[in-house]
Amino acid sequence: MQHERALAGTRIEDLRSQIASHDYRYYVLDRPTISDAEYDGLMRELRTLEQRFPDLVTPASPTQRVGGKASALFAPVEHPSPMLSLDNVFSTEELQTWLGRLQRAVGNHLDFVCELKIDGLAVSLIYHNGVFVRGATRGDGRVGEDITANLRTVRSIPARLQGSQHPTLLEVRGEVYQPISVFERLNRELAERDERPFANPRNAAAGSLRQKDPAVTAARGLSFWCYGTDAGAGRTARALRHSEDLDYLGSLGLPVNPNIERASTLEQVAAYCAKWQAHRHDLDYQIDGVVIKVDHYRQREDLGATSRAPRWAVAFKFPPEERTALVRRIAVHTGRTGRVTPYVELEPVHVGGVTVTSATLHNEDDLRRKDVREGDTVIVHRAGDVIPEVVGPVLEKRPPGTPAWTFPTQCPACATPLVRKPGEADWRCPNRKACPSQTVEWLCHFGSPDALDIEHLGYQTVTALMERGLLADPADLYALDATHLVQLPGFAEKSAQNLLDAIAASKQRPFWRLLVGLNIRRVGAHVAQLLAQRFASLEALATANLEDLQSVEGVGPEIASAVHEWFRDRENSALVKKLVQAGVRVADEPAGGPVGPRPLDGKIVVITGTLPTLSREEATALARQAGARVTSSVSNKTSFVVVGQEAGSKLAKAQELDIETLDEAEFLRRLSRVAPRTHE
DNA sequence: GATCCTCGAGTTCT
DNA sequence: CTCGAGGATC
Repeated sequence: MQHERALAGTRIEDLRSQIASHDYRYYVLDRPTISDAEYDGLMRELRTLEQRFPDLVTPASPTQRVGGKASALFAPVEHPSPMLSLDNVFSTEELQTWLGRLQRAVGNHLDFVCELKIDGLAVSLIYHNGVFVRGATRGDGRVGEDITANLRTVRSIPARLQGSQHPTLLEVRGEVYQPISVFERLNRELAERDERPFANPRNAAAGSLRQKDPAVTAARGLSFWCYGTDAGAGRTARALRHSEDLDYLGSLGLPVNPNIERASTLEQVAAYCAKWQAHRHDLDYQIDGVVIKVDHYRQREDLGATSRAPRWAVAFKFPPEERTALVRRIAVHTGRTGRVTPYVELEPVHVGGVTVTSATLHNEDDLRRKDVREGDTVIVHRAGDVIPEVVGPVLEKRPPGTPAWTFPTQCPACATPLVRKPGEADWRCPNRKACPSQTVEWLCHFGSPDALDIEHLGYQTVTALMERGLLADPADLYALDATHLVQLPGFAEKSAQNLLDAIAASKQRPFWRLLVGLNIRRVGAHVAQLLAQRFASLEALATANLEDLQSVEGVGPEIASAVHEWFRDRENSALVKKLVQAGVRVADEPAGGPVGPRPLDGKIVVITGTLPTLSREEATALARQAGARVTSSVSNKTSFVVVGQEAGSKLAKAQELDIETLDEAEFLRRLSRVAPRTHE
């Protein structure tokens, strides 16, 4: 026990000094070197140790204070009652534990108010007879800084309260933040002037509030949500419940967030948390969690507070979207076109709800720019909340003597020396015919939904077939039979038949899909459709000369010569023959039948986010049928953008360019609207 | 020759 | 989603 206590003492000292240095980086330098979650982790460990050994707690421990420290620039202001911080929970289980403890402590039924935890800066506003007279930062919770002049420039903070009856003194608490749309616009402007952009809206808001010149603050487009009259026992005299006070504050013209909800069961609280975790990006401000508060003031008083946090409220923190991870290894992979892509293998890390183990680095230049090395600790996030991306290394954590990573000179799959043409960004494996990696990837691509869409033909099956010598090019697929397939691990009659059916079905796909499957450089879905429209058959395309090819709009010299060369190759010609013999469709049926109404003729449409009933593909097909061109990026030429749930940068772009946006219902209405009606 | 739009290709995890 | 690069356009 004595030994354990000594160990704990050392660790506690260590944690305190780490936390102090991170505080400095975060609050003073505005340049944190660890993620918020890791910081929380350090604090938790410290708190746990201090709970086990209470005699090691000192007043100077970071667990004993509430927030950052006041700076000398602005006059100190003592808060009427301390602005406490909140205890955190990080999962539904912890939330349940917290609720259970409260339930037992109170003994009665509990009502809650659930609010969004805005990622901004907590401030206190004083209204004297309805007039805004003073505003302060939270500071260390007891004493903050007087930033009245700067807060006066925030438009959503009323200078005067509405109505005629006001208490002599009203303290309003809330969060100042910078809307994401404003943040993005300002950062673009900074970038244009080659100035250092803000790391995130929170830092931008913090920096803006600490300006000496209020005119600068005014230009930063800050906004405000109010979340209560007081975080302590204080309250307006007239209300029994927090929710009443929120309504009251709203009636005074103060901005109360519209997404606040009341709840009375764990299920309701958990559902609120889950809902906003999923929809956090639908908002124009950053939130990092949900705050759950006991509604009745009477019950709050019974529960009381510790020195740093009230017992009647808790913050449910979302899993962070940015974490650090250790780079185990940097390696490269050869894709179906021979492009060699570097990627990092990471110690598994949870980011935004999933475990990430690897991330791409795109190419040599990207890797150099970021200067990621094996053994580095890197910051990882999920771009657009989906694709893991390495932001960059944490240089402080790089072990001394770590060498820079050098790009391999040989293909990892076939050992052929790699080449990088001057002026190009990619290293390539030139072993087009015999590189096993290129072949596997090609065969997978052939069966992918972008090409011939062969269900049940995945990476594993392809590899297994290749190992057994049953598959060397796509045409071999059409020679497979059940006796071959049942040799494969995990293949019984049923699954063999499924795959055979899928392969058979792929013979009848539109001609352009076959073109995509052939793996001709620079020929994807779009170009393949252009070519198929013009040349209608594989035969016609194969015999076309460079001029014929270039005469197609959208096909220039590069694409033309890529196609031309592909068909001049002897092995490729042999493959074409094999495919024809196998009975794969190599020409489109002549266009027949009446053309339907084309209400979207000439429109350029972008579809983004998840639509309520249509899949992206269905919506695309419908728009095309109606005569529209469907593209993937928003520009000045875009006619309108169809917006679903979780729409990201494209929606922002549309708003910026002032391009019309529609929801699915409106989109469908326009589809059915027959342009000029000719007869009944 | 520069600029804007698009497209192709590779990508992660469940 | 991100990057690089081809094609159209002025």
